[in-house]
Amino acid sequence: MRYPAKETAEKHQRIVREASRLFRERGFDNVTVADVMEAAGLTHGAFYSHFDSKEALMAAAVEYAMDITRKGVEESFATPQGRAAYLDRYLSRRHRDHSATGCAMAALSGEIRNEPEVKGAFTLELKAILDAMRGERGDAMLTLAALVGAVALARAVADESLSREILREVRRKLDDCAGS
Amino acid sequence: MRYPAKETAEKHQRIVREASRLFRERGFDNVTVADVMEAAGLTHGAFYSHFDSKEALMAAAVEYAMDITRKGVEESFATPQGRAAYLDRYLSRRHRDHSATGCAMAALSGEIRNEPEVKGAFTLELKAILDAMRGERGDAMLTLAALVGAVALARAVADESLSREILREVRRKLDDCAGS
DNA sequence: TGTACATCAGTGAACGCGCGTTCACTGATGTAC
DNA sequence: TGTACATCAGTGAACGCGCGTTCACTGATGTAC
Repeated sequence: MRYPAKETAEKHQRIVREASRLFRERGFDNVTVADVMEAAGLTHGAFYSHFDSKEALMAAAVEYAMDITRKGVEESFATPQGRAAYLDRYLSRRHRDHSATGCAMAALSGEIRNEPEVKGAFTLELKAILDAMRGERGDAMLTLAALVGAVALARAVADESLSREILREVRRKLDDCAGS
Repeated sequence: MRYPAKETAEKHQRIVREASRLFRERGFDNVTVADVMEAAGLTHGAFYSHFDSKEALMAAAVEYAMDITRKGVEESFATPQGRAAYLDRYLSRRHRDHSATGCAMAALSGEIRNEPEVKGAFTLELKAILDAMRGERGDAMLTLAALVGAVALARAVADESLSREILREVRRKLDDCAGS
């Protein structure tokens, strides 16, 4: 049956939100269309009324999650203290242990291979995030690369104390280092 | 039929080598057991004479590839010039464009989630690589995180000039920065 | 050194399952008059 | 404002395909005597 346009738009948003959560948590390939639709409270058949393909959903989910990161960076990087607090949060155990609600770059950049739609969304959002970081461009790039790499390594490691050491040392070095 | 022990060992090595190549190129989930066996010149049924499961192969492939990285780091980081040349190579377009023969951390660290065998192999090898980097431990960790993050981002981006800029700027900042 | 036979890597078909996608159908919505 | 009907989001079954894994079988190897 037909549904009110407002409800449909809300459901669409819910699909994107749940997809971005699940993709960040488990990776693109370990989340099915049915998983996403169930999390959004719908059956899987309705998916193709909202998106052309799973890849289109991946692109929308990446855009959604990176937009959140961009907003956080814009707010935080206005002041040196804000920037420092952002780095603290990014390199925290909390962020490491909750990829579902964390940065999409740390969770998904390694899985974006040759899907043009997803790469396109990623590229646009990454540019916006680099701009939002202000300051010297090389500083922004080193900082971002170190953040993304550190969290990816900290998550991949099975040794808790080594994992914490990576987060702690990279955090410390980013103060000594990137012009803050 | 039965085969000479020497040949069997060679085939085993070939499976691991081809697996590590294919996994780095396409990611764990986009490579099938049959793909690996075909690349090794065998049929897929023989796989279980060599490994208990695909996950066991993933662990062996990670160990194999990271061992190569470790050897490269050991040789290169003996001198400051060697270290600089290693960073040049790691952050090169060539490395970005050939993940199949490149560093397993840049290619796969984002895909190692909750498979204990793979995490275990990754952890052991990462420790050895950090040791091989010598120097102050925080420097080694920042450098490694920045290398892995920069290559992951440069690969995920669809804009060639932005991709090159990331490699170039991170390379430059690592000189200003990590105690060299 | 020669013979008998147990071993086991490799083959190729098959199994069972899960996934992305499609489809016939439903029925309230929203539009045309 | 009221009526007739086209639209389309959602349902749930089904399709087709590919994957990891298993299995009966083969036959040269390597071991026991």
